[in-house]
Amino acid sequence: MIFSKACEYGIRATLYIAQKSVQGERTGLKAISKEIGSPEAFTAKILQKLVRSNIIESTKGPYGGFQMSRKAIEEIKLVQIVEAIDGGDIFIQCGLGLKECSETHPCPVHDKFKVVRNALHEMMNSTSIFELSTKLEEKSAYLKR
Amino acid sequence: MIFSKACEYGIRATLYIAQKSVQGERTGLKAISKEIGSPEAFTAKILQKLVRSNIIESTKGPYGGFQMSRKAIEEIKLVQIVEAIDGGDIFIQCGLGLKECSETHPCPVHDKFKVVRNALHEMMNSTSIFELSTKLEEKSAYLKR
DNA sequence: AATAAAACGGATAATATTATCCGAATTTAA
DNA sequence: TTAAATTCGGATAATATTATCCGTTTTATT
Repeated sequence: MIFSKACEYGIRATLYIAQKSVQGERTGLKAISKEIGSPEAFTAKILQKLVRSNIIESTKGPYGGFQMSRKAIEEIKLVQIVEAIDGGDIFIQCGLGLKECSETHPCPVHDKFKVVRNALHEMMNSTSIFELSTKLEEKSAYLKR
Repeated sequence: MIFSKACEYGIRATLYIAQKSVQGERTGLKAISKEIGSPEAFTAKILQKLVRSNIIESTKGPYGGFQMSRKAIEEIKLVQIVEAIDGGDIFIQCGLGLKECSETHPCPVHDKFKVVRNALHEMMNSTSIFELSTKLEEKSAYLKR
């Protein structure tokens, strides 16, 4: 897998929370993990990390749950979720795992791999949560199965 | 990491073996793991897998070791090493981990992710071992550090 | 003030990946 | 034919990732 399971769940959870927030609703752990098909307790850990990274917001107590501000929904990009959970290494790391792979000391796939890695970074850095949650709202995309 | 550590070692080992084979030499586990900077015993397991996948050949006994045929060096592509070690899932799988992500039931990043995933597949499917081992021979690329 | 619903945080467990160890089988050479 | 060098294969260990459990804290409602 390109991203860790934690990261996959994190992105799916964020998109669901965003969709609900756009609808003016707050949503809780139970609903989230049910809707995205993820284990509840594990998802809770990931949501905590997203809160600490200021990607989502949480409210404790009855009628509490998770939400996103309109600003966050519009401005936060996919890349930020990946960086918050998996770290940004994926977008920099050598394809063959070399520590010091660079222009001056490249691995054999450096040039070709860089193109793909940059394409991934560019794609994720230009895709907002809003853009993706809109697809959910239109039911032209899904978060489960 | 995009690929597992096993896969990274596997690609690096294959390229080193190819380089040596082009030079008309056979090389052994010790030299390989030293030259690519990988743990010996773990590398042995990976080499065995590559032998069973007909990517490299092995010879037992003194003066034994691993080698590649000229044909294999020219015809085998990077993608085959990845498939032998990590399986081909990376090139098919949904970016958000959905089991049934497809054109008719897409995840929100399906279209955009597919482009990048296909670029990776295309790149690896069109890059031969020969092309990469040549860079090693020219010392314009490295397998360690 | 008491109760209940929710997120939070720490500890632990289960599983997958990475790594090591060691004896067996094979082959070459003395 | 014995010894040594090598790959092979099975068992085990170490580490990272994924997952669960349970008590604590916060907050809204009664």
